[in-house]
Amino acid sequence: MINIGRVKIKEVAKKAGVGVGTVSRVLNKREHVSSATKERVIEVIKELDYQPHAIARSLSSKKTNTITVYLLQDFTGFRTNVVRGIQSELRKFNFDIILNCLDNAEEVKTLSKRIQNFYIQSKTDGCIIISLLPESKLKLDLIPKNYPIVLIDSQRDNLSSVYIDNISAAYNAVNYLFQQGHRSIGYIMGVQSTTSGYERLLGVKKFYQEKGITLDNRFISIDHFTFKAGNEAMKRFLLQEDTNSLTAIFAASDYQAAGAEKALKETGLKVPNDVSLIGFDDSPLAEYLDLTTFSQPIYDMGVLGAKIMLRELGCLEEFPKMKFNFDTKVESKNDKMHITLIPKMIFRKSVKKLD
Amino acid sequence: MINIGRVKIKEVAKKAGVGVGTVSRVLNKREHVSSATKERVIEVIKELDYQPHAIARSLSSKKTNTITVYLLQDFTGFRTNVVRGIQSELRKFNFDIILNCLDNAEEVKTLSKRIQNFYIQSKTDGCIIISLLPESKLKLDLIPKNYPIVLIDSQRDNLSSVYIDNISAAYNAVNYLFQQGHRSIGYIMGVQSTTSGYERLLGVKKFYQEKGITLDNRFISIDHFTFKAGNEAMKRFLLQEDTNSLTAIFAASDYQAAGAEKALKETGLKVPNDVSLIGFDDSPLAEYLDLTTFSQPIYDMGVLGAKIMLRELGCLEEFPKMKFNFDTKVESKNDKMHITLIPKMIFRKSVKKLD
DNA sequence: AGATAAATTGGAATCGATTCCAAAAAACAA
DNA sequence: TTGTTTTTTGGAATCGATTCCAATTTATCT
Repeated sequence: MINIGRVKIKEVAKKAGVGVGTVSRVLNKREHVSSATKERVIEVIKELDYQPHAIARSLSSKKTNTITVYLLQDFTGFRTNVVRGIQSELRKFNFDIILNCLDNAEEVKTLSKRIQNFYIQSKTDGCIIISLLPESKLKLDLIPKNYPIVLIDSQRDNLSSVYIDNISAAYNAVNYLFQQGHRSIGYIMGVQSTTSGYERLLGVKKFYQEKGITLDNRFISIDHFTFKAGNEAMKRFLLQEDTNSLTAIFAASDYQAAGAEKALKETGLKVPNDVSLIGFDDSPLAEYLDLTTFSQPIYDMGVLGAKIMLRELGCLEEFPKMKFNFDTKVESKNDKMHITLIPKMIFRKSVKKLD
Repeated sequence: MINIGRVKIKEVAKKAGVGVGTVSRVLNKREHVSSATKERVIEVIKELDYQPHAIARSLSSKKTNTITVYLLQDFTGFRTNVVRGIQSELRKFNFDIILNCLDNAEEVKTLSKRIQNFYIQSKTDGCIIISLLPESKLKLDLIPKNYPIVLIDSQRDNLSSVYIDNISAAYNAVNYLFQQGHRSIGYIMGVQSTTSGYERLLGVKKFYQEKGITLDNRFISIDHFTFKAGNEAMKRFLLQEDTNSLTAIFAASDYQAAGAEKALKETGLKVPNDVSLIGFDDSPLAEYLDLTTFSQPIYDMGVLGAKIMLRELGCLEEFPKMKFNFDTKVESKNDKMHITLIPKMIFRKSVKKLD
């Protein structure tokens, strides 16, 4: 075994002619070191390329400088970019990320226990949970209050969170279609067990309630966010008697929208001339289809989540003021932060204005 | 601060009426513990829900049970699924993953130094690098040989790797188009600085060389793997004089293929009736377009990479025999393993047989 | 039974940092 | 100068496991 690096603090102390305590104080930027000594120590550290042993450091300081990121639901582009955002922010403070993908429902059920175990084993200083389903309950009594938890893409009263306002977004989508003259609209929504699926439908309903119109249930489909689901939903819509009155479709994902578009095309109907279409997510598919859709500040959600975490860990004094391209709402309650972002509509060529 | 868990080994020893050494031996399944004592200790461990302090454990055992995963290039669905595969395998052996996304070229340049630092700081026991570009050099002299490195989706002689045989795949694509009667084929390839970009073009060239035919350079485009690049390339092809002889296109990504399809559609040409089309990746777009393409065993690449890592760490005695849906080639040289997987062609409806 | 070998056990030393305490040095006051 | 306060410093104790060594117990052999 080659011995590369792995200098110890004792050797630094010896070479600099000081005690280990002094080297440690320099390393951790503690006061009570004369500037002459400090300089000398820094010199030796550089000379020997000394880097403190992270494990030993954690053991005595009781800080791991590591955060667990739990990635629930599927691990697609969306959530992936959240992780990159978290990473870029935490890196500035020398924090590492332990990634934990929980792929299936069985694994997700163990989440509370997993968090507790990581706490007990002192593996990380806190955790960020991405896309916790609304029905998943966290047993917070298992986890001490000084182990911070931040939610991204989901919401709970007693935890800090960064959240997408799906309700407003869906509301805006319907509202826009109405403004463009559409009155008979089909809704291809996502499974209600997902936060976004549940809430996007809620936004649609809210609009109808406010307008005092009743929703036509035959033109609502609730299914997965996939291409196939969108395709089948549209085919079902097209079988209805008065289907030709239908002038627009709002889908809860771009994939669903693409599936619908294909079903329309096969019946000889064109977007937007015959039927208008709105998707959700601003995925590459949307660009390909020239689809009007909603973009979410995915990367920034990660950055924000990380900032909240750093604040709860005491690494950030004040929460920094930030500017966004997105409408933002910041609330503070019981020392917990709740940031809500409203997705931005991306206008392309899939919606036609009716006279 | 609530004191949840955090029982120490001393307390377990006391309650079981044994020494700490004995508890440790039970925990680590060491020999020389009578079965009666072992049972009693296990009893107490369960009773107190004792879990060893991971940091303390690492300090004395010099093992972190943690692996760094470096994720280079863009962090899309492809690489993301590799991570899931790694995770699922490492979890079986109680290993955690520290994720390190290196987003830009500047960060990638620091890779060797980063690995070395992680080694010096004893943060992880080894690392897996996903999608290292061919031109990126690793300074292996910075890193001791007992710190294992495994490459996924790239290849170096002196390191273990799991690799996609892009050359064969591209070769097979062209071969298939020839078999279907196509003689004038356009190639929309990826940037040569990427492994896959470079090698897919190599596979194409290999086929022509073997057949003794010269490639028509006017119908080769080398650009990014994006929708836009594919679209522009196709438009360029369509401007050529004898463009109507062109009966097929092979694109190095589904996105490029989609871009090409759109350009064709706008000129009134249809896939596959007027022009045949093959993509690469088997992304959701390919399903939407009914595109013949290549699927890669992404998740399994992660699993394999993790298995190699475990073997190099001494956690696996023999490399397990595995069965795949994919053609596989396994080589061993200087104690390093090289696994090569050949992407599988997914036949859909974008290629027409010519008479 | 007595001698010897083997299995089991307790506990001190160790890993490499941080942190606290007391001692030494420096700064300041009278 | 001497006494007091403040700053700087070295090094022991600590974090919570593993591991090694010596002591003890148990098993095996004449």
